[in-house]
Amino acid sequence: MQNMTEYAKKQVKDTVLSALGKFTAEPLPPFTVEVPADSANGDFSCNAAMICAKALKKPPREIAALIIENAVLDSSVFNRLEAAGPGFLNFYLAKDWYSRAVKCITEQKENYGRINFGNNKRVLIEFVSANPTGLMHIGNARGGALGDCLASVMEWAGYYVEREFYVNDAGNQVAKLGLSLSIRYQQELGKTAEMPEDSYHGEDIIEHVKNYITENGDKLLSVSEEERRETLANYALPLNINSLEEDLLKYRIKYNTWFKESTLHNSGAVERIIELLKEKGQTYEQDGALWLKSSDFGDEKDRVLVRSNGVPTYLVPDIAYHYNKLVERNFDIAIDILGADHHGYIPRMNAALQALGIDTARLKIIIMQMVRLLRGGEAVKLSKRSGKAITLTTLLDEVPLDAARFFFNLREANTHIDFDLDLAIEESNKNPVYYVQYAHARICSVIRRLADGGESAPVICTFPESLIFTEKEEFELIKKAAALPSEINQAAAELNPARITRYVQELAQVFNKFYESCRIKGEEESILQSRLTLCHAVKITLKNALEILKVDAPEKM
RNA sequence: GCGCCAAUAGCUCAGCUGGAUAGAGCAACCGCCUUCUAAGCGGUAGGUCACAGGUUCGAAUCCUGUUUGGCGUGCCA
Repeated sequence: MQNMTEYAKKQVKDTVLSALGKFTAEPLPPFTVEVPADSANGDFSCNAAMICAKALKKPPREIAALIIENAVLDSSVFNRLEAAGPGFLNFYLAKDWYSRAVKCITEQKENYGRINFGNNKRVLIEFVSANPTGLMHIGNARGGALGDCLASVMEWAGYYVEREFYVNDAGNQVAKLGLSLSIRYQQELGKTAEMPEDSYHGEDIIEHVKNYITENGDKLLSVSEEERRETLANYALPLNINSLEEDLLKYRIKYNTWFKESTLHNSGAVERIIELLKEKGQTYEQDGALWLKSSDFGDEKDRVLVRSNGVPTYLVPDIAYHYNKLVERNFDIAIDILGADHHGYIPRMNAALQALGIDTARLKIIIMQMVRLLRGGEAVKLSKRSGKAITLTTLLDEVPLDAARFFFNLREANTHIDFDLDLAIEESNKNPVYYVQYAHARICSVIRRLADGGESAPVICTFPESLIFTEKEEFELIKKAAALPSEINQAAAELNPARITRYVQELAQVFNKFYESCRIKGEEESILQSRLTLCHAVKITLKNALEILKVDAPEKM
């Protein structure tokens, strides 16, 4: 049995269904099985009696009594069943379940937590995708932590996952980059030129220009403006893309693919998608522009595909890109992680997919709320134009990597984050990540000192079938450790890696409580072995969960 | 104006898709190291779940309206 939590839940369901089946043939509404917050309310709890009240035309407590009367617990993992409160059915685990749960973890080792919920479906997760026209900011740091951890969660949940960075190396942004570089180039060489308001004012632009001049001199002064912009943009772009890649690697993010927008233009994919939409009758011309009938598919209005000047809008390569993901590369699911300022994009893209006859359920867009950067309590504007944004590299220089990754996955995507850099540096030692890592180091220390053979010997689970657990803290700890596969399942279903961050803290907490109240050293052999084996199981669980988050699990602290 | 997201302890957030006495972490206060890591544990205090209605056995959770905040609302991306 891979997942003792689900195993127990299934037994609850089966028990209830077969008990109910003895006195009704009615189809029953779906009911749920939960782990109550307070274990005084049982180890597993079922709301069937309350849910079925209406269908069976009986009060919940009466139904509960009937179920209990007819329930057969022999040969199940439970030894007790009670009705409580408004009609809950509370199931209590027999001790055997706990030993089996521990054994289940120690047998699966580094694979404990892997499930096949995803059925090997192919998932492409696109995240960060920062413009290669400048440096990454704090929002990208959040998107990176979120996307990368979500990808891990999906992998553990049994999906085939690829990580992808979409490189906007074409279009307006790049033109603006060329313009900014050209002006800085001329300024650097003593010419007077004004930077327009909407160009890139960051230091990195000046750096590029200086480097270019050092390497290639002033020969671009004598070429056309157009050629100067193009040459400089072609010089800076690959450098920027490289540094994006390096910075993200430092952040422990490795992509399968760096997908360049320019390939969609060069291959004719952009043209083809326009033709395809035309063929399907989803476009029309007006005011000299080509429009997509997106309002037919729930968008608030129609969108321009090709401007009256003949240049396609960003929407066309984006549609072509998603067509590439879902049709040409045939991923079952594409996940995009976007900042909240792009939320208006969702109905647009969904409309485009419908126009192409693609099931919109295959595109899942996660909207990530903004990170507000604070300094001394004051909000700092995130602006590439001013060049004053805190970059990802600055962040990583100041805040330990584990702390940063953990911090950004502490909260769900849909919450605003205030990020106070000064406070983050000062408080990185108080980051909950250390609480979790400390618990892991503590377990390792216990194991080192108590396992047979001294320092480096592995724990030997001598007789896993005869493990003895007697204390409340042991039971709580085992239940929590046994919940990892279910947590991963939930996290994947909700596309919510923050669930794992939360879980790992809870597990560390329950372990610390166990550690305080249950001694190991000096106990009689059967207890000592049982608790040591439990420690071993918790170590595996913590390490695996931290691996999903790509946070270190140190042996010593 | 319209649309999306939110509002829960002093602060930052959970609340398992409608369940049992609304929970954590910081911050504050009080205790616990002769014994496996005190980066830990126990305890105290802190709440009109923004407001008003509605739905039902039962609402922080679902519906409607109001207020407040963030973000959108380009032939920018």
